[in-house]
Amino acid sequence: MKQIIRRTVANAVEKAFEKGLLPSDQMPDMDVEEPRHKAHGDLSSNVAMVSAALQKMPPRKIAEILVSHIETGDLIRKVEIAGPGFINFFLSNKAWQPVVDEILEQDTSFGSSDIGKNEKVQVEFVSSNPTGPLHVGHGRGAAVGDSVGNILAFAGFDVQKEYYINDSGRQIRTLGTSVWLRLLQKAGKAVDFPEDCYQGDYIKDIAGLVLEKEGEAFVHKDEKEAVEVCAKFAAKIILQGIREDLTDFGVGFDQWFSEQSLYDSGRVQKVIEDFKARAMIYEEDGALWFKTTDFGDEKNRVVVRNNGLATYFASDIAYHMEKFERGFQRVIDVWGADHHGYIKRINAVVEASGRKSEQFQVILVQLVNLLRGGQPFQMSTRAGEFVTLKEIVDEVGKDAARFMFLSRSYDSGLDFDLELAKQKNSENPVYYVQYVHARITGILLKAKQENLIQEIDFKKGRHLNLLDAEEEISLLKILYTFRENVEKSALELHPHVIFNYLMNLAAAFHGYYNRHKVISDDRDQTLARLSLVLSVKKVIRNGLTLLGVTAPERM
RNA sequence: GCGCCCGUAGCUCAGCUGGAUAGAGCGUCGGACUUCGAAUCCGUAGGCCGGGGGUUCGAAUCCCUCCGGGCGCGCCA
Repeated sequence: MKQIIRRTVANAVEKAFEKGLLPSDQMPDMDVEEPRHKAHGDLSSNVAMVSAALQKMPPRKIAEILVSHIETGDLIRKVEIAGPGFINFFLSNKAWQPVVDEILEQDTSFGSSDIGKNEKVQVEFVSSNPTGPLHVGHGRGAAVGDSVGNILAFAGFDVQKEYYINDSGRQIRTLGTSVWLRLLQKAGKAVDFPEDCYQGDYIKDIAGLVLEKEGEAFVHKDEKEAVEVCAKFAAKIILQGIREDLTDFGVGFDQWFSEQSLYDSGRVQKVIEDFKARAMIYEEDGALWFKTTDFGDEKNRVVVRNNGLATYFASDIAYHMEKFERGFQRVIDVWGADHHGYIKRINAVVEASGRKSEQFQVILVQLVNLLRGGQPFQMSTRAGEFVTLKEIVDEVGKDAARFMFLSRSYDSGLDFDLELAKQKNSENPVYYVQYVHARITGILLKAKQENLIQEIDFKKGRHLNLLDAEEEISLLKILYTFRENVEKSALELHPHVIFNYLMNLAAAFHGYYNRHKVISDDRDQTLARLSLVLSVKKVIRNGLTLLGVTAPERM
């Protein structure tokens, strides 16, 4: 509909120019928007205002000329000039009713578009170290990354979701040491367990498994070798657990990428050599430094320490180069907010390798505050007592957890109340939206029992013109905006746009439901309304799917 | 001290590529089920959009500055 208005306006500009009423036939970027107030019509254009400078005329004057060249008719009922020069369009019901057919025909693909033009985009998220289970913060990152990927794909981007496994470096050795020491303790040896080792009980469990597998003799093994065995074993088990937790959370990846593989293939070494040759990497105080300051960083960063060990930055350089070489036109990393200091560093790498900085984007996800019944939940990472993602999913369910994580912009901190997430009423947004889906299913079931359902012929005889109640028109309008909301969500990389949309649609439906009976003695009206609610059901499902939340038939 | 995010109704937050009279949920208070699912709805009240300056026909939105809160600022990850 907005397209039709745009075309109408463009035609008016052209005609007025031909008649010599306007000095220019140019049309700057204009908005066609739904006004806040009903008195301002169904759709409104600011074309007169944005053209004022170009046409060298006051906005209202331009508006008058344009309006005199716009014909009212079947769709456009009335055109008015208001305020500083808005052109307000009042549309007939006929303008909105066809969306029902569109939805029923396109079904699961309604709302999708091709604005992504098949651009290859990679979304990398979670990428937690395999040294412990995922916790709440990872959950928010997982929900955000997964949904952003879904939304981009729906908007026509060629998306790949990737998990980067930090399976190399010091923390893996620490993991090995932690398991080894616990193992010795289990075998009855009195050894100290240092504070900088991983404290969680899961380490003890893994130590038990190693002991079981390797046998008692393992205790006498050379420490260095033993630690290595423990590290490998533990990382494998933990990673497996991470995969399971993510699967239970509805998150899947197209690729799991190992950091260690970058070393094994010599990739890291090669990248360092290349940048050295280009003087982007230089030696100082026995260490190797990347000149990130050339690209706006505050200081240069160490790539290889003076003890010969590479920093994480080294493999991150290789990794991000590798991503682009795999053909991605855009690379999106989802990080916790505490990593924001890292952005400039990676950006420097991207620019140094000849890519545009816009090709690399970071989604910074702010922290999660866990509450129970309004009271802050104390967590001590030091003691290894953190609330895991698994615990959350087990307690409140996957759908409630995901919906809660996506309910707010990731730019803001999030209060996650476990009690609230378990409540089954409108305080808990997930039920509010899912209830729409279940409720409509109930209606359709009843219609089926009354043998009405097979009469919903989606091509003819449904009398969509009977959808003329105020609540029906506003429902139709909201259904119409689904696609543009998906597009906005994709362009801004903000899943909560979809969340807001669904809440909106749900509210409109519940209001409608409480005021109008779908099934009545009026057969024609019943059929029209059945196809309307069926459309709502499909759009709710499509939206929830983007967020990774199921749309239940019954609750 | 520097950097990133945030500051909008009592609470939690939308709205931010500038548009007309400021939005929702919860909480207050008052109503609606012999009816397709009350996990719902309807009504009511609540605001110097943190303060100040600037840009403009027009600012919650953009710029500057100050205040307040969160998170970072290692040859750690």
